[in-house]
Amino acid sequence: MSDSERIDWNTIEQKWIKRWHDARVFETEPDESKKKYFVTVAYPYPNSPQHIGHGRTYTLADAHARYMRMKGFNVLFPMGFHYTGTPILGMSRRVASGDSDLLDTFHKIYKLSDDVISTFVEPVKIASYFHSEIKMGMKEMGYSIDWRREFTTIDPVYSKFISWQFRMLKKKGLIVQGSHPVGWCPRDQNPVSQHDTMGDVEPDFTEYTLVKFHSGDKVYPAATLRPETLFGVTNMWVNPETEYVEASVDSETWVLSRDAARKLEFLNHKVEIKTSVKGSNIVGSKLANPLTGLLVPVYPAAFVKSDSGTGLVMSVPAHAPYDYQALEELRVDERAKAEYSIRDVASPIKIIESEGYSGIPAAEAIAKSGASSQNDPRLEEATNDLYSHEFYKGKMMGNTGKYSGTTVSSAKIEVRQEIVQSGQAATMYELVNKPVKCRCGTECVVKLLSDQWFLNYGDKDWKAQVHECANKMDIVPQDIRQEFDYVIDWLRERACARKTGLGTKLPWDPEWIIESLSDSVIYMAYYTISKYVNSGVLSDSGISDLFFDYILLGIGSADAVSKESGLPVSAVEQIRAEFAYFYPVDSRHSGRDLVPNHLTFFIFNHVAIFGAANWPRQIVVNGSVLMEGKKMSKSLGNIIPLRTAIRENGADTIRLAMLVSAEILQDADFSFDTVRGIRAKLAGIFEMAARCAGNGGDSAPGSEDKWLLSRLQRIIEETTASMDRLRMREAIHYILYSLEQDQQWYLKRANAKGSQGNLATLSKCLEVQLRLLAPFAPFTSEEIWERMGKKDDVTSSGWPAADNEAIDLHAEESEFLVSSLLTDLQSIVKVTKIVPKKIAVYTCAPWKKFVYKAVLAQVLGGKTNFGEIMKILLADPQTVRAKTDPKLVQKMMEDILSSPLDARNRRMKLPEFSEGEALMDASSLLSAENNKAEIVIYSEEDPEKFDPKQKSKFAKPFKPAIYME
RNA sequence: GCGGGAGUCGCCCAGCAUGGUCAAAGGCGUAAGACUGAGGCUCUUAUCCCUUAGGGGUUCGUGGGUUCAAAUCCCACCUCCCGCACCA
Repeated sequence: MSDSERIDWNTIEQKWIKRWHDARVFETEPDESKKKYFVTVAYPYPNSPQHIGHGRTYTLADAHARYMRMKGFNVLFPMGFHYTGTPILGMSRRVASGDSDLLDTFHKIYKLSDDVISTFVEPVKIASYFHSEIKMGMKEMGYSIDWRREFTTIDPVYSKFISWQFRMLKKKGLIVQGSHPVGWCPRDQNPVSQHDTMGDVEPDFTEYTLVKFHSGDKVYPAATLRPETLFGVTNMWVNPETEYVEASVDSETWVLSRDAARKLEFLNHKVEIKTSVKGSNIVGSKLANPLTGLLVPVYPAAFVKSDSGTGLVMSVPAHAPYDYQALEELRVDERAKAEYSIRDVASPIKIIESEGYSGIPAAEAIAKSGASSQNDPRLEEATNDLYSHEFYKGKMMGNTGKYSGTTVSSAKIEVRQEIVQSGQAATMYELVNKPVKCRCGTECVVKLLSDQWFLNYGDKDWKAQVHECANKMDIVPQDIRQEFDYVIDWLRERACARKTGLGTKLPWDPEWIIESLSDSVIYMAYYTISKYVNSGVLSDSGISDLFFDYILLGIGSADAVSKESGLPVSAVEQIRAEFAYFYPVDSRHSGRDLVPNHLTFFIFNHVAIFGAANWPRQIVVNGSVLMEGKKMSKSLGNIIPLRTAIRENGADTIRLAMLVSAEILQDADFSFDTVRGIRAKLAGIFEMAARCAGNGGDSAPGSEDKWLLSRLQRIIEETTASMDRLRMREAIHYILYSLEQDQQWYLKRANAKGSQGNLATLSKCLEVQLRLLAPFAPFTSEEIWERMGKKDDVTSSGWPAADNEAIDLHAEESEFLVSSLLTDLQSIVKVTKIVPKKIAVYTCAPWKKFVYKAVLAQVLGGKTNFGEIMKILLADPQTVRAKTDPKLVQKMMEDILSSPLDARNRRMKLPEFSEGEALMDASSLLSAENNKAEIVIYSEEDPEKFDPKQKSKFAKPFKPAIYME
């Protein structure tokens, strides 16, 4: 059993969770004497337990909150729960109907008992169950949340808050009404989304142009995606076997398939079916093309399906592979021609030219695809290829009237506009991935919802302000900023209410419920209010817009609010002051999937409602989590519940493993190898603490102590710089790996001198490490901190600051010299395979140092021209000796250019550095690392030196010469 | 198509903003050694190629360019991933 397994992480965790709770350490009150910092993270939707993937965003936010707290800010980090929306409702229905997929998930993955599941027929029970499950997980993860401010989005006061928000937006003219299409279940009378369908398919539909061909006053509508090809229509297709109907549609008489008539009803047409007509009876008639007025014949075609479009298809053989193929097959089908007395089969009319197609494009596309019949699936491919090719590269030909010469992409829009406006065409929506079945088994359709309410994100002035806000905001990481700018420009009207689901009723039209991405955009403000709801000071009775106007905007007076609500004036003032203190949001964390929606809406709505002083300051976006390199999914069975992972590995381990595997925007790969490694590291820190607490093995501090303490300051500096940019992965590397590496070097040096290291130095290191680690591994840090006998907790010890006094360039240079000498020795041993018994090291002659310094000064000043530098050297008596060995100068330049910038600067600053002393101090290590060889150190100019192979003359500054035997 | 991102030494993944110990961190894997009754634990060392003196050669998607110096800057190209809506 290894040490890491011997530590009882869960007990330590429970102990600190209780302590934090009892001492109320994360309950944040306004405090005018301290700077506030308000961190929020997108609240969870409680329809499942949290898994590892969810943990990343919250852990990042928590580490951020803890870091800022240690930096001395009065940090507020609250949490709420998003009950609003439709998926929970859908789940509840599925429970009621005994959906075996869902029940299976509950039993096998979530391990729920039947008693619990049976309560789930009530949607709120699902939400509240997972709510408490998630909350426990958050506590177990050690999140530093002020739980007094917790709320759900169906709380009565929250509803009032949302009503206020919406009335506000409406007053500002940002909410508009219109109609829009949705996937729809005719039986449930509800919109359907992915969660509501069998097989979890998202209903996907496109907009067709419904072209009204006619014969007399009867309309024969044909649905098309390519209205611009109307000029090339040669005929129509009808399936002779299909049932068509004659129906009154709105005020016209239409002939179309029975299926299509039904679909039109959902698209808000008034449809009344009069008579049934067999397809074969339509074949042979002639219909007028509304755009060109030309009459085209109706031909029979088996490929026409009654439930696709209208059951009538306009045929453009020159540009549609299906049409071309069907036409060619008909041309040689004597039986069909005889049956429907078709004499001359029409010929394709080409109306679009595009690079790469010289003849009839459809024919060429078919040939290229290799398709050979109407039923060949490759025809589909050919269709898509040709369609997109012509859309992007095609031009309308001379036979298209005023559209001649325009691009296909614009002709498509213009033709459509022309015929729709003149009443010769209508719009039809059609599912492209049908059949889509609702979970109730009914086949879904597209429904046009009328009088839908939209948030008008397309509003120009609004957009301009949002850009202004976004430009001022700190977006972390910067890489994602462009994406925000793009989304801001691209957003237009967005439906903000729906007919079902949990949520707040639209205040002026209670048939509608406010949609869940619209009621979750300014709720961060609500955390300053919810505290008073939870404490019993505030309830929904008596409060109205007056209250929110005053608290959130400072409009009106406390007196008026008090009079209306019955709250004491002082309470009203206090709530107002609390909001004023904590707002604006200093940092908002979320996953990158929310960039194109929530995070951008968050900016939009803040800009609309609040003054610029309360606009959010920062957005932090993180990538998702992979499990052992793979996407997490039910089918792979690799979804690990967060609480299970905590129980098995410890919260701190999970926290670190989550943050260390990738930089913030990258996908983080969670792997158990990493977990194991992290756990061992943490156990190592426990061991170090035990060692520091022990009394054996102390020894006097040496030069390596100065070095380690100097390095410690560097690590503090670097870690702080990383944290300020929220580069947490990098920060953890410094804290866990760099620091440990330095400690190891230190111990190696000490051990070689026969000491075990100085306990004061090691303790100092450990203390700093624990403080740096506290935001990431709060349990471990607190526990060890306490075991070290510290009175206060590690959080209140503050974030360490680098101590400039402890930075020791001399010590840094010494160790640097020693370690590069070790590397040189190693490579000599490796190449020569000498087993060294005696090693002589020669430091360079003083004049070389002068030359080095002079060259270094030139290089640091940006001069790298050898001739010029040589001239300067020769002009100075101190360095004139360089003349005897120009090659050496060349070599020094190379040395300098290939040394790190901080080493160059350090050497420039170091007034006197004795390589001999440094090497003497480390001779024990040099020997220990080299077969316990005898180490002798000379100056190059020492007349008494031992130098059998004349190596000493190769000595250079910071690069002593070596002889070994 | 539009928009965004990525391509690094067996694999994963840093580095690129601010060009210079970058043959390129860390982890995994692999090899040897230590520990152990034995290890799947842990620790140490090695891990592009060549080299009997600290050296040299060739690498960071491909091809050019800028520079004393390029994984890093510029141009072109190839390949892959993600988003494109009313859904949390």
